[in-house]
Amino acid sequence: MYAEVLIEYSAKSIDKTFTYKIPSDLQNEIKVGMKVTVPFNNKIINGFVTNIIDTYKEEYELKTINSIVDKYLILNQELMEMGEYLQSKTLCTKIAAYQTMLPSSLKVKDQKVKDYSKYIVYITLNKTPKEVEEYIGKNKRSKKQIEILNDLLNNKRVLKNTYSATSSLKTLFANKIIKEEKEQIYRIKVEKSSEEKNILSEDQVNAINSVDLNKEDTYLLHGVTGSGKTEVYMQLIEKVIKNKKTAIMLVPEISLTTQIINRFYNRFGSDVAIFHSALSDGEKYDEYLKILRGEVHIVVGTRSAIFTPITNLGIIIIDEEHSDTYKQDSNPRYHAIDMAKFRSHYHGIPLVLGSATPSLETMARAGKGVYKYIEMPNRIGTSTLPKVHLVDMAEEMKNRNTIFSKLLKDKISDRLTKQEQIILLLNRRGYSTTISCKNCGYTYKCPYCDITLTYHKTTNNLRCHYCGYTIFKSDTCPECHEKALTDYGLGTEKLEQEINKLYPEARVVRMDADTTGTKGSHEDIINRFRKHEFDILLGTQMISKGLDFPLVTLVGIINADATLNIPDFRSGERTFSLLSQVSGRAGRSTIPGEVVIQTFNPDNFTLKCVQENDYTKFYNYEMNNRHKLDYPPYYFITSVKIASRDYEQASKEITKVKNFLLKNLDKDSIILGPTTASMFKLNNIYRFQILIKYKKDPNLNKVLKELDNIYVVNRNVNIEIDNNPLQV
DNA sequence: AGGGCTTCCCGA
DNA sequence: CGGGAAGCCCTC
Repeated sequence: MYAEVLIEYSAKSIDKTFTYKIPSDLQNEIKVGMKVTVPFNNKIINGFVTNIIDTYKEEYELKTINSIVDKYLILNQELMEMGEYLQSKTLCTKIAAYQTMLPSSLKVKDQKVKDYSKYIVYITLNKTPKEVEEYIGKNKRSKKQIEILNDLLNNKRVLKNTYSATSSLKTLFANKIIKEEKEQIYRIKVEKSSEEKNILSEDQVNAINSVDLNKEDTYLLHGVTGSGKTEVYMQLIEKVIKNKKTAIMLVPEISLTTQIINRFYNRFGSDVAIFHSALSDGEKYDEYLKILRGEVHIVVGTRSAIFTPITNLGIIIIDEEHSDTYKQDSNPRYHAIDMAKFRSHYHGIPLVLGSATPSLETMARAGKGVYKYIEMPNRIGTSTLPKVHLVDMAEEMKNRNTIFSKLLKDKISDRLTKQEQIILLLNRRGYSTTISCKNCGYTYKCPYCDITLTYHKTTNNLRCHYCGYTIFKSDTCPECHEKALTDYGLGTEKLEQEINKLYPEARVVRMDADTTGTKGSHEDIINRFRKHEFDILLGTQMISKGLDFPLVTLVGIINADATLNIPDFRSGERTFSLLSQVSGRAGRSTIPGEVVIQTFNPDNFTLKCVQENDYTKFYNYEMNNRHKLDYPPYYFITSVKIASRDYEQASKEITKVKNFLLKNLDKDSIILGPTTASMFKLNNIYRFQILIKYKKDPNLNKVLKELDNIYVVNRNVNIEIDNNPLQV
């Protein structure tokens, strides 16, 4: 027996299988989809079995598989096929595709196979009670030994750590009177609690009934914030489980959606496995085993949970489908919705995409009938959508209101006296945007990334938010040595300081990448805010997702222009979605909420749409823009980037790429560039970019593969191809 | 990927 | 002629 094995070097030049002999003692153990270790080029490294064959014409002496990495971790037939699909979609190496699909912690380090299983250890008697009595009778046994043995005679088995520190235990083991019994346990254990089900709204009933569970179809569930989408998901899943099938539900970021997880735990208890990157290695392993062993019917997780080996799938649900987190921003650049479609097709089951602000692509498909459209236009119960004020900051500046407009200031004071809570969004962390010299114009920039550094006052340093480069701020300008360094722009740190000045009595908490570094700190802040330990929560966009605080009646957007002015064709869409989300945080219960949006562009159409809470209006307007400029959803986009430490070489190669594409692509496809990529210099690597816009180009994938292959052997130049990139 | 082997260029 | 850097090729 022979196995075809992919070597775990994700290099294009060895992206093919190597054949190994299967040793006789592993003949029955080794399966397709398993990780093994093999000798390769005088080293033992990890490999992945893609095929098992009976005969092989041995042209030369084959080597033999060394060992199995973990006999439980196997990609099944469906997932193996999905891996091929993933590879063809993203042009990554085969091994990268399969590595992506197996949980990351289980990648083997240092060639050592680690057992992630957690056990409880018991001790039990190794002899008959009679023999034990005899043992006690002989010689003079220590008091402790007798105590342990009596305990065991009465209770059969006892937790080992009750006595673990005693030498008597050792003696009993040595004399083979007692033995160990291990029992595997899971780190995450939850109990069902009787969560009461509310009476469903008409919208909810309609939504649930609209989904045909026995057909492959993609649905868009378009429901305003507070319309009760989660309940719809749960009831759909209940129906699926009644049919003895299983479900995957994806959420954008688990740490931001603890409320949803808890609702699932309450309703379904131990029938749920969760899967996301914030789990520890051991937790991940346990959850994976639960799924693999068929002990759960539901998987709730982030992007990578779409690859979990749950069998007998009955439905896939993707909540907040417009979220950028569903697209992986490193290789392989896959989109979870694509992968979900593969599984939906494989099983012939529905895929439900839920959102209050669907991506334009999704909405356009729903509009054309490619997706089935389900609408939930009403909030549940009596809660109403908040009133939104747009404030012109240019006017406010005249009255020297630079950070807070009068309106926002007044409303904050008002809520503070009423003991209600406030959320403030500022989409930029740090203290100030940048520091410049008033005298000579010098600006701090990252030497590796060509990006202005952000000032952090608490640590008195400047940081690059891309590569992490950090430098201390000096008192004088490093260029002209004048004492003329001034900060420009506003970050969360400075905002916090300003609030403390203005409202010294308010209890303020800041949530951004700098205050949520450690595990659990995120939940901690949220929980304490919910318990009203704070009056004001301020933070970056991480405060926007799925949070439900009944006491929040005011949301302030400090600078709506920050996201609006990012040079990307999707910045309008992102702004609309972010601001709608955050606005949705206000007035979730009986007290109506209010939102104050501060901007220098009060006439901006996108902001007006947010104010009127009119998705359709925004959609029509933005679709018109996209149409005029040949952007998605009217055109597909693929980006091709060339990256190199050598500026000259990179710019030379990108021209070659352009010529190659011009020669080989369909005449109707638009090729833009080359230009410098948006992060032109990152970590000392220069990047140039070409954009391909196309409606239909059947040759595209083939051409891109050829192009990709050209750079297989070139070590100085890297090519990065991204289908449907999120950032352009 | 990474290491060994070949080739090629140039000079205290 | 020698040495070092750059390119080439192989790994079951």
